[in-house]
Amino acid sequence: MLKIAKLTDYGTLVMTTLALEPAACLNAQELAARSHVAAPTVAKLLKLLVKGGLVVSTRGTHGGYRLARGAETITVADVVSALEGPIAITACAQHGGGCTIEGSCTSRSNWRLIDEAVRQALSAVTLAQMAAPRAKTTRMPGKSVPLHVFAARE
Amino acid sequence: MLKIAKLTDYGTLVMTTLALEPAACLNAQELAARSHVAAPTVAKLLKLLVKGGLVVSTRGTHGGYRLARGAETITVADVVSALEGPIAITACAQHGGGCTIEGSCTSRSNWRLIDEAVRQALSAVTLAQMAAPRAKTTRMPGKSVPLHVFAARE
DNA sequence: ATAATCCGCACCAGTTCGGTCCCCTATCGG
DNA sequence: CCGATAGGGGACCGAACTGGTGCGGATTAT
Ligand code: FES
Ligand code: FES
Repeated sequence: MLKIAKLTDYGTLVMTTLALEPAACLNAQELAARSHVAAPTVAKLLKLLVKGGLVVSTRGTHGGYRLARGAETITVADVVSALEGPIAITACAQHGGGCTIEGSCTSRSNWRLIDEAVRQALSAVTLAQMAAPRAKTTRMPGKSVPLHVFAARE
Repeated sequence: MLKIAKLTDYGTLVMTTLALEPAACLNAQELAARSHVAAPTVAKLLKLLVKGGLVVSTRGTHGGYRLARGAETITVADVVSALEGPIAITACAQHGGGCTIEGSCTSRSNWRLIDEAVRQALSAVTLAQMAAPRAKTTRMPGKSVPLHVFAARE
């Protein structure tokens, strides 16, 4: 289903929760309560996010988590990468993926372009935008071609 | 990993193989040979593609498969939809997805926008473009913002 | 010292994915 | 009319991954 893991969805939720309180040091339980995600899951997510360098942790009593950078400089692509590894929509875009027919695959290079487009789509949205309560749910009428890499075709 | 199933990758490969011979009626074994995909897998894929209305089948001796429409009118989004169901990058973007915190989720509407962007990215590439042997591997220098839905922010 | 809190890893159940197999139906050639 | 060819619809299985839980250890404020 072209799915992003549900964990990642929760992850962004936690991140936006964190983004609403940039200064405070929130512990895992507090974050779980605010984001309405199960506490153990939040803990697991935060560990991964720390490892990914998106949040910084403070240990000990009154410890907790803060965003490593400003919410405007963190994109959902960052969050996804931290939680699910490098963004690669095709399993065998990277070499060594275990695909037995790499040599004869004619469309691998084209897939990589789509890959790039998706990556850009995810990179275009920052945490600050995700945290904004009301999104523009009405789609813009003007058509535009997101896949500019193919714009030069004829 | 934001992954597309490997089956889908194979599917596009088969479709492009089919697109190279628009008139002929190729059977499953022939397609397997040309695309270098395991024969049973190809058969399974073709069944799904037929059900999705992307290819038409001819039964009986000398039967086989043809594209249902011109290669220029079939997008990879069509292929993905046929093989993996509706494109939804977030598991709980659709209601009833089993997410326990739908009510309090603040970012669901924003995810849907990203969803839309990804869908457009996939819709922008046709089979004909995938079949083209040489893709423009050099990224275009000009920057552009694929996620136009967020363009109106301030 | 004690309590609070994060850290790392191991572990489990459920689901999904890739792949294979079998039998039925439809069509063509003789 | 009959048999060979080829697709159609499933069931089926092993492997891998996912979401989720648990526990012992390290770190810090009081
Ligand atoms: S490289 Fe694996 S299918 Fe194209
Ligand atoms: S709706 Fe499930 S996490 Fe947002």
